[in-house]
Amino acid sequence: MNKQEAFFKEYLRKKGLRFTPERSVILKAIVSINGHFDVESLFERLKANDERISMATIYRSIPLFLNSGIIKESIRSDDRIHYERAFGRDHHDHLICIKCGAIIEFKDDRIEELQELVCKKYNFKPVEHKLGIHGYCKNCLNKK
Amino acid sequence: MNKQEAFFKEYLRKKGLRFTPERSVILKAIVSINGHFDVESLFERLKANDERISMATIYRSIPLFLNSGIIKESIRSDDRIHYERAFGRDHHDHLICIKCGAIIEFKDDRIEELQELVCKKYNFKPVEHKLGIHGYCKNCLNKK
DNA sequence: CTAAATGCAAATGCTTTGCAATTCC
DNA sequence: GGAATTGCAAAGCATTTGCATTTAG
Repeated sequence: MNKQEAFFKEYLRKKGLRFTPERSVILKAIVSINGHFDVESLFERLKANDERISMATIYRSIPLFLNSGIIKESIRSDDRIHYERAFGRDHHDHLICIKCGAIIEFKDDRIEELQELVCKKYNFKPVEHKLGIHGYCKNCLNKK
Repeated sequence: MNKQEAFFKEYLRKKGLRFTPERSVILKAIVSINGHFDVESLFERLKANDERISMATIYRSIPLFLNSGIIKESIRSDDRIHYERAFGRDHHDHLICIKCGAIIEFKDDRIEELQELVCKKYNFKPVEHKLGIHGYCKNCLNKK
């Protein structure tokens, strides 16, 4: 049993919820995804693996993965909510290409620090933040 | 005729589109809103002013206001797209209270500069960015 | 004139939910 | 056993669209 499974089981136990085969399969799929995903792509991935889990079950499992910290909301595109694995990964921000859709992850400690300062200034207690820079990626700039 | 109206008319003219009474009324409403809004609240505001403009017309006008630069997408909450006036306003980022929903606008030039540096590093050409910090505002911290 | 715009109602598409059957603990 | 979970289909809701009618330019 890997770390995230133990972690998720513990979360469920504390909440009095169950670790079902479906949740196990969904968790494995989530962990196997490196980039961003939405419910649809998760469903397709499961179907490709001959797993017959309904959309309803996936939708119902998402809050569990969110609240447990296994995943977090990512950038939104095409009007769908996208997620990304959070467990065992560092925080990062995104460069999003508005032409090809490419997503580049980055982290800048100085930006993080400055955000802390801004929060202090406003007596605001930050919980999380999202920074997305939209523009043209290297490849798309060259093609133009 | 005020600046934004002239500006919007010019945009429409260039696109071969029309400046209709409906668009005029919607534009006035948008300009009168200081904070953030969504289609629903825009509709309610118009109704309060005895303006009978259909939701469909509002929805169809949004891309025009977006593309002309009169408004821009703001933070998203409650599954609805929120907008804010962009014309004649400086760029800013947001602190969003996850308890009471309060929104505090801020701008930090150093953060902006660091973002430029990040983009340079990745040969990325930024067009716009969104930074939202979610947490607890001053008031909600005191109440806890 | 005539292409664009409007209002209405129907359609769309993502997400949620009621319910009966199943299953984990 | 009994509450939690599942799948299915139906419902919800924000947003979009087809169409007949009106209207800006």
